[in-house]
Amino acid sequence: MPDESQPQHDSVGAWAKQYYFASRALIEATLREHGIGPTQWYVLHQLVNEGPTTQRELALALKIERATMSGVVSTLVRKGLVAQIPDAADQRQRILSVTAAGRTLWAGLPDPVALATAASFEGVDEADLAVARRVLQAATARLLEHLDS
Amino acid sequence: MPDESQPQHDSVGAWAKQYYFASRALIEATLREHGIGPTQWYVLHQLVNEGPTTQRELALALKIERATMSGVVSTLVRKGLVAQIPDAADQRQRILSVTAAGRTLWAGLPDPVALATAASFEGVDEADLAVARRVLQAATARLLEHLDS
DNA sequence: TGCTAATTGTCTGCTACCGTACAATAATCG
DNA sequence: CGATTATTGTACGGTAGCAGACAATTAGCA
Repeated sequence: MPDESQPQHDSVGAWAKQYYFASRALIEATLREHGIGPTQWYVLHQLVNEGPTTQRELALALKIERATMSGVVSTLVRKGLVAQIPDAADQRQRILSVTAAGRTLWAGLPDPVALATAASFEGVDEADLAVARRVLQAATARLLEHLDS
Repeated sequence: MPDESQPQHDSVGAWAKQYYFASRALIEATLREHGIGPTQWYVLHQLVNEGPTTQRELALALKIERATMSGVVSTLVRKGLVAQIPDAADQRQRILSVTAAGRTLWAGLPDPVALATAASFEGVDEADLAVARRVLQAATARLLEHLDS
């Protein structure tokens, strides 16, 4: 989604969007030189830190659809970073784990989220951060409520 | 990009992302029943309110790449909502304008951005909104600065 | 046990975004 | 004027996301 139109350009919502795009750009730029995208990074992060899991669990943890996960996983498999093995107990499920190549890549990878957070908020007043967090949290809750009805 | 991993889950950045996704979902849901996407809506909005412009100007205004605009425009042309006419003066440029069908559709369209803003922030304390806006604006500036270097 | 859910992952089709490279066209400078 | 450079839109490949439909498989209930 592109930039806001004029009337909303100064709203918190518009700035949340601006901020999100900027942080996303930084994260993507950080990862691009390593040849992976943000979601691929999140998947590796999860697998490295939580151990092998099913695609279903991974999709739940990262809050993306099974169909999306399916695509991301096949990309990672194609790159040889992740192995996708059918579960012996339940033939429907595929268990994912990081390959040796995946671990090697991971070892040389920065944490793009930590970098972005540091660049964004280091040294900013804690009370202000708390207010911003509260406002965004409440707004998100109201939007989700609105989406249900 | 999916959800944050644990350590950052309570940060302003994480909530900005959550908020962005929720607002995007509401905007997309609002527009889906009319058969267009958010970016298509922004393009129509711009063309209706600013009159015919070149693709270049439109891409600048909406802060998206020429390549992206090219795709969005060809979708709108395919739907018969926008006309793409080569400029007589400069054969490189294509001038975009809303067709009659486009205006008819536009007349029946809600403003999804205004709806989302209202659902998000109506009745929220103005001082808090100002703080949140300031924090996000500053963070965005810091990120963009970081991206330049 | 056997038929009917429900679950899991995939496939197709769509939107949307970027980066790189390219052809066509215009502008500029020697 | 002619060669170089800049601009404009497009093509292609990659990433990421959703919705809906589907086959395979499992679970649950009559």
